[in-house]
Amino acid sequence: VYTIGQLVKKFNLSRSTLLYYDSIGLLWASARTGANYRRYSDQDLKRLEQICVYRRAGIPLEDIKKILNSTADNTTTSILEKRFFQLNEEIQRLRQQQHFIAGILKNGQLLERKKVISKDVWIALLHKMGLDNMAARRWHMEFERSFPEEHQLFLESLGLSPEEISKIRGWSIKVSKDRSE
Amino acid sequence: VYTIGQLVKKFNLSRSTLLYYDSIGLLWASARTGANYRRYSDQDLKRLEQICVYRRAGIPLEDIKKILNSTADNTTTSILEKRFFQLNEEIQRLRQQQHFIAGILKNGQLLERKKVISKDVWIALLHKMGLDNMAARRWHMEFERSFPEEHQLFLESLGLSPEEISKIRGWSIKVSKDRSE
DNA sequence: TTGCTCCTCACGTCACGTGAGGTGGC
DNA sequence: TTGCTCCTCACGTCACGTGAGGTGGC
Repeated sequence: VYTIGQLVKKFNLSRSTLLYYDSIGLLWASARTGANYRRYSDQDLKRLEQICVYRRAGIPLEDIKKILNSTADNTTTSILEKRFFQLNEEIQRLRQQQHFIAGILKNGQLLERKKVISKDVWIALLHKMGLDNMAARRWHMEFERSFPEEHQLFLESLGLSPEEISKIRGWSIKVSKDRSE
Repeated sequence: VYTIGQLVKKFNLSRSTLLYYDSIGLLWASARTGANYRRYSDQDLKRLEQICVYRRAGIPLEDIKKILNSTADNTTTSILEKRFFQLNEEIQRLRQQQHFIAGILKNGQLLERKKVISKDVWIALLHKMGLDNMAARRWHMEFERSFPEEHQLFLESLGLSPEEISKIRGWSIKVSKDRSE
């Protein structure tokens, strides 16, 4: 049996998340102490585990409730399929947005004039966004995969030398090949 | 000069969207009639056009406001870059969710037992979600691209014949090749 | 007694959607 | 007069985050 604080640490959630789950009837402590403190049982913990699993798939809490409260297996299946399907639409939409932005950047602003943004500014920008090197690498990979030409122009606009550029594009392609195989 | 209703039709937005843009100071009618009706000028219309452009890229309204109110060009550029970057992270996240769901469906439920869901049920599900044939085709393409093996198993689970399956997988691959070239 | 954890409201977020209740224009 | 369009609040959405103000436990 656990306090709310212990559960929060175990699952790396915030306190208010658990309070919220309680308020919507998704997960509540099965008992309270004399001072009205929540006491979560092992069963409660298992339910929370389940909840986290489905959250990782981006299932809405209302649907998770349905899954956990139903015994029928095909409730789960159809909800997961629904989500899988939605994800495709979502990804499609985001890709279109990306494409659209690449279009604007290409024929209007960034890539026509040289050195609009310097390498230092760019790196600072990445750090301001809380990105580590791995994330930056992923970003280049993705840029290379989606818009190789723009990637080239972008790197030029940072004022990099041809050698540096081909180095970066080199591993961008290589790594993304590794991943798709 | 236009009424709010005319603008709504022209841009295929909802009335409440324009009211909301007014309330946050993003777009307001430059004049009112005697009866306090909004009168949008040609300038207002142009501003709305701009807004719609950036909305198509998924830029938050607060950032659009910054873009439209600033003269500096690199405000726009850096906001667009920021968004481009975010989109990558987002897409990454959604792909992981998809992968995760595919994992659950694969080794737990749908794909182990045969015919959990019938073809008719599946088609009905698609329609309930308001999908036309094009969207369904895109879905199969994406499924094929991301998880070809699961796609095969899924089609088997619908009870389709081997001929039908290879036909569907056939155009799934072909169309997605067309698009990536 | 001092921190620390816990409690319950209540309000904010983002981009609108959905009424309620009322008035002007053809 | 009848619809139609317009107006201004105000509350709901989704999954929490962030205090405010107060009490129990070691």
